[in-house]
Amino acid sequence: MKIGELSRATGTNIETIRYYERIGLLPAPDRTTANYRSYGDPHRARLTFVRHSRDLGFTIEEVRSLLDLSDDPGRDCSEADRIASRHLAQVEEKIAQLTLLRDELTRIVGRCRGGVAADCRVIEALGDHGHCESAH
Amino acid sequence: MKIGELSRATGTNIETIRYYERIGLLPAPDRTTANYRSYGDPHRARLTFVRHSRDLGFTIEEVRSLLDLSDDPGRDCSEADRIASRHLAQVEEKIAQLTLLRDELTRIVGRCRGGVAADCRVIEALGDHGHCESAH
DNA sequence: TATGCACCCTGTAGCAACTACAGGGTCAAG
DNA sequence: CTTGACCCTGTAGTTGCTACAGGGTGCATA
Repeated sequence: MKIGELSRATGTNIETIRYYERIGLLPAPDRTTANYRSYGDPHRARLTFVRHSRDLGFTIEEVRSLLDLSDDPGRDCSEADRIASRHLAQVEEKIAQLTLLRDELTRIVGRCRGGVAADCRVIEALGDHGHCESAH
Repeated sequence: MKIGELSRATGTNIETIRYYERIGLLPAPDRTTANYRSYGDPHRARLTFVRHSRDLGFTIEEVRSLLDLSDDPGRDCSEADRIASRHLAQVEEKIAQLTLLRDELTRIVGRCRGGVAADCRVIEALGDHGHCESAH
């Protein structure tokens, strides 16, 4: 299949597919006589793997490691588990941070009673860290 | 005060302070005879405002708008409230997304029983979107 | 046969928000 | 007089794409 079809099949931007090839995440496919990229099912499977991993928030480098693992069926699976567990911990950390942030923002937004900027509690709160309840 | 002192006083990287000046977020300060930047209290207050806003996740452009508002005490405060409320909504959206992600990752990580990559449930799950419980 | 249109190619530049040099100048202490 | 901490400018790198510019290909239609 041509790049446009692969793009539609995987929900990946054409430019992104070429980008993945350039950085070595996807192998360079065969070309037609017109120099068009020609993909097969293994390419589609690999790209699906990449898209899925990226959707789950893995970095490109993590995806690279996971692909290496899946290319080498004899290798120990614990590395994949380690990568995924570490990523899970990062996501949980990020949720915790954002939750603190949300609470702080809720407090700040709730204080606005309208009026002019000189009396604005939102602007005051932003200028003065002392109002905050948690460190950030 | 010199840039290093301002850096320590606000917890901002020196390069970042110069960057903020370059993009017009902070005004260019006076210079000493040695061409060193020389800051006063208003600079420190402004940078504190910027740092605090950035810590709360506002974009540079949002910070710019908020600074404009605080520079013009007669203006209507509702714009600040609007910016903060919209940002709060984005943070809540992000938390919701990450929570779905966390659940999906938890399911994937939990399936690993060790062994070799060929049998790895983590790698299998990444390659096959069909295992997922929610769209992402 | 011409021509339009959708599709493909390469290569480079842009985005956010910094961060990290390279290659130099300044200044006070020992 | 030299060492070390600090400061300066300007440019390039980071992550993960996305958006052109400027061209070629292939098929259907007038």
